[in-house]
Amino acid sequence: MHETAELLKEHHLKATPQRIKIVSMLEEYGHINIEDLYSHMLEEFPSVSLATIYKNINQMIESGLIQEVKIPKTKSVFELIKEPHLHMVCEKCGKIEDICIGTEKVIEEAKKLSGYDIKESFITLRGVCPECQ
Amino acid sequence: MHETAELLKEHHLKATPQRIKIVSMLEEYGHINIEDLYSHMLEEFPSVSLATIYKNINQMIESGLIQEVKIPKTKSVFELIKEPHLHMVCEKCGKIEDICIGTEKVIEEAKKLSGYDIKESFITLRGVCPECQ
DNA sequence: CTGAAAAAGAAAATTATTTTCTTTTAAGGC
DNA sequence: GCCTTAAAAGAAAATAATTTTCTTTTTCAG
Repeated sequence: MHETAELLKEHHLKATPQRIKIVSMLEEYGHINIEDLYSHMLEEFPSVSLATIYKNINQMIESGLIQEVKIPKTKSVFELIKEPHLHMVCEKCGKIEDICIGTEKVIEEAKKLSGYDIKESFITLRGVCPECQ
Repeated sequence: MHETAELLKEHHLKATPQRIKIVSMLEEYGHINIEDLYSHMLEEFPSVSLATIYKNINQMIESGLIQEVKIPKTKSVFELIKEPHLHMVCEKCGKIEDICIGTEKVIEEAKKLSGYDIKESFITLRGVCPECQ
């Protein structure tokens, strides 16, 4: 069995071909928006419905398999949930990449200044990637 | 003349009562979503159109007066543009606050690891505010 | 105070997302 | 492997969000 199918099962989602394709695309591309997801799905499943995409995306969010990433001035994309990371967005080519770096300093300082008990951080950095420089 | 009106003029926007109210609300609340903006506007301008709200918000974004802030699992809000800052969101009461802290460390490290030439950063921290703890 | 350009408001159009309903399918038990 | 059944897919309609179009009203420079 696909390991992708197992991933779905672990999240109590039936391993339908459409869901396997969605998860495979997330694995392949890392980040993808609804529109691109739909157009790629159409290649393999010519009669797939946009409602199926939305329903599956929402179920995958509810089950903790994926999450929405909101990026300024851009359509939201979705990604598989993994260890905490931040997002690098290239303003030239539009590429989105994940990087893992320590954010304790910022979080600690924010905590000190604001008094908040901080649970999560969402960091997006926009600039120009090495290939576009 | 209102200083709010002058702020609009500086951004080449005519100082209509509706725009003055929008900017005043942004000054008062700091962050506000379209829905709340509209319902407060209705109190003062019973015949205001939602299209007017959207058109003004978009013009204010284009002119560099305000910007959209996208927050995970929440409707977007808008804020007046000011010095760079990050956003604190209370997961209990929903409050959004700005804080200014240094982010050079994170940005420097991200630059080193990714090779990106970083131009902007967008940071949102979610947690529990002092009042809700 | 007047005219031109822009904005407001109303309504329609478009786009995005969700819901409903019927048919099809995945997968556990035999 | 074959049933059964709950869940998913697909189609279409419904709802929500946003934008556009068009006419009337208003701002504001001269």
